[in-house]
Amino acid sequence: MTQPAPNPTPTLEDVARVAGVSRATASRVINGVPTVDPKMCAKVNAAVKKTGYQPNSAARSLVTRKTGSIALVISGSDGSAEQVFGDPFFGRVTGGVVKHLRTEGIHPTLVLADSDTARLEAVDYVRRGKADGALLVSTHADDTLPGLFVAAGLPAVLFARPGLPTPISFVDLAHEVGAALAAERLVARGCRQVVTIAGPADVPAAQDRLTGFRQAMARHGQPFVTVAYGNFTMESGEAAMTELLTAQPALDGVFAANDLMAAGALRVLREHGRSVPEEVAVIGFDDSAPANASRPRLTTIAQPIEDMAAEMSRMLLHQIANPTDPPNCTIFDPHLVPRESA
Amino acid sequence: MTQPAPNPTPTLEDVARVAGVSRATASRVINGVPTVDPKMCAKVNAAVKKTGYQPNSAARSLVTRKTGSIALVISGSDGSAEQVFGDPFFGRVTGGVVKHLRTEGIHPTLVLADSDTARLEAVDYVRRGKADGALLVSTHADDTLPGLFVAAGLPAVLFARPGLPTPISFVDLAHEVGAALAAERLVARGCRQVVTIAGPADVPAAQDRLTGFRQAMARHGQPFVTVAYGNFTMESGEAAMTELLTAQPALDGVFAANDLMAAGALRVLREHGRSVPEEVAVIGFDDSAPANASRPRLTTIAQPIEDMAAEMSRMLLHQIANPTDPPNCTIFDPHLVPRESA
DNA sequence: CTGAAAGCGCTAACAA
DNA sequence: TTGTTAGCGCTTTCAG
Repeated sequence: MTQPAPNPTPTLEDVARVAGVSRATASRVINGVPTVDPKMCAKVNAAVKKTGYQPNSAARSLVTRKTGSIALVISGSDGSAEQVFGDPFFGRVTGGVVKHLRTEGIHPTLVLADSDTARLEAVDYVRRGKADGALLVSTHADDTLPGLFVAAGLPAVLFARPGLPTPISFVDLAHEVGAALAAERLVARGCRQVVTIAGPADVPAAQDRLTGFRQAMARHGQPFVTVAYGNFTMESGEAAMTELLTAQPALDGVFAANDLMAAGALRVLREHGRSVPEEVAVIGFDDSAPANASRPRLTTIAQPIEDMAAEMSRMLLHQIANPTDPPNCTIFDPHLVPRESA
Repeated sequence: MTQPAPNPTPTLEDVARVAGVSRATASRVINGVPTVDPKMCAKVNAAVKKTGYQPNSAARSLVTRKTGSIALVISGSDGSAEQVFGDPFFGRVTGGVVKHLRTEGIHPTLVLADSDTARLEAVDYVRRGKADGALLVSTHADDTLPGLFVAAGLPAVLFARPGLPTPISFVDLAHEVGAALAAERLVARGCRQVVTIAGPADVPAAQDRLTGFRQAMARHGQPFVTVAYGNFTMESGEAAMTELLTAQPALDGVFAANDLMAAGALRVLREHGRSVPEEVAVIGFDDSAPANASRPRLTTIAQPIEDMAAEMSRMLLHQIANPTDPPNCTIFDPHLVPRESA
């Protein structure tokens, strides 16, 4: 009498047979349904252990219509794919998401949406049921992706307020508050000739920082702040600083919209023989790695990116569980990290 | 006569009905089976467009036993979760993987395995059929994860040779070759008092770089190279450089096992009034962001991480398609990136 | 509290 | 070439 070879990947059927119960009961035990006789429970658990059973998630998803996975979509302009993963910002967002989601036993799938077709595919990805919802991180303001998800009625949460008005949940930072923190620090140090290096005009966050900074300086009696624009790179920070030094040679305080530009400013200041922070105080934004690597180390405004990412994940999970709830948002406060430059 | 409301998410059944064909034919068209009458083809495609049909991937996976997704597993020591995503190395690996996989229409799922239970869960993740295979990136040498995957008979490919001997496919860098490149550059510049800052002794790559460097220097008549150990951080690079300056004050060439330590060395050298590259030549390894941000900018050894990541992905896809093929490996050559420091 | 049976949406023999 | 049919492995009414 030859027995059939044991199935290489046991099914619920196998577990049920080994445990001597029905498939339904086995399923109940495995899914933790409370109304099951402890004895059957034990039998099933033993059978699970013995067989090394792992529920087939495709079969499960097919009936529950849930996958237990979510997409982390990085939406950028064409060809931005390359550098995205080199950016520590995305690293921190990713880290925060991964860290929070794992407590729920779920792992994010990385979807790059750096072209219009890729954006459509990202939507289809969750439409096909490969994920229950999406976490959206945009690199540019006029991103159409949030709109696509809303239109498709798919659960999604944004990191940062949508550039285009869209009824969608999001988390964001109170950028103006951060900028005000910087302004107050500069004023408190006694700076009377303050300038700022702003980010690109089409990035909402950059705008908020500039506006917030100007307003705060105005409150402290310095309504006219010279501004130079950069694009968040160190080189652009160097260029902007050079420009500012020409426009306002007596400057004694600089607020840059991010650390990289602040680092560039530091370098130019040194080349011009201006000591930091003695002659010129410098404040950055983001509290990224360069802030700590520069000399003097940068005083900067930190955003709780990991917390924001965790909250974003939480909101998405909530929305998946309660699809009819209206969108909502959470705004986080930044804080000042005092170091040597101001 | 009331028609039933149109299904919010159309199924293959709906498409078939709209097209006036059988479900099987619809399926064939959608999966590109060649032996289908072009007329039916057209009808089905029209129906797909009209209904906005998207194949349900759970249903599909259930029968094909393939998910069309792969796991990118980051295996580290307990609690290394945090900083992993801040490390540009992982960013580049991730970028390379994502970029290659997307050409196949597949997106990697990020799985963090920073504890023994997390490692087991990572294995279960693909055992449950949530992914067809795994890309493994380890942060430490004695990682048990590769062994777990091999034992489970699951497709997996490693980035970097396994620390523990394991019959598994992997890609790696010819670290010795890179170190030799650095040695030759230093020798060619006329350095006669060369020292090196090595990485941790338990990291195979660090060992290979040290060994390769020593051997190459020996070939060029400098068999005794003073070595100080660091742990790949800038601080440890500073400490090591300080130490070396004491041990061998007349040194005129430094090879550091990574850029961060080289940047630290640069800083200490400047503090000691040694000009780089005039008095001391410095070479780093990795060609990471700090290499370009330091002043002078670092001459360094670059690894084709993205290419390696792409190849790793390719190998995994191959292994998934041909499960019985034996493991194999591909070793990539680094190249020297000449900048200002040497 | 447990089991029998239906069916999630799809692909793949097999027949026609 | 096309249609019919039988599951893939699981959850979930519905009876008992």
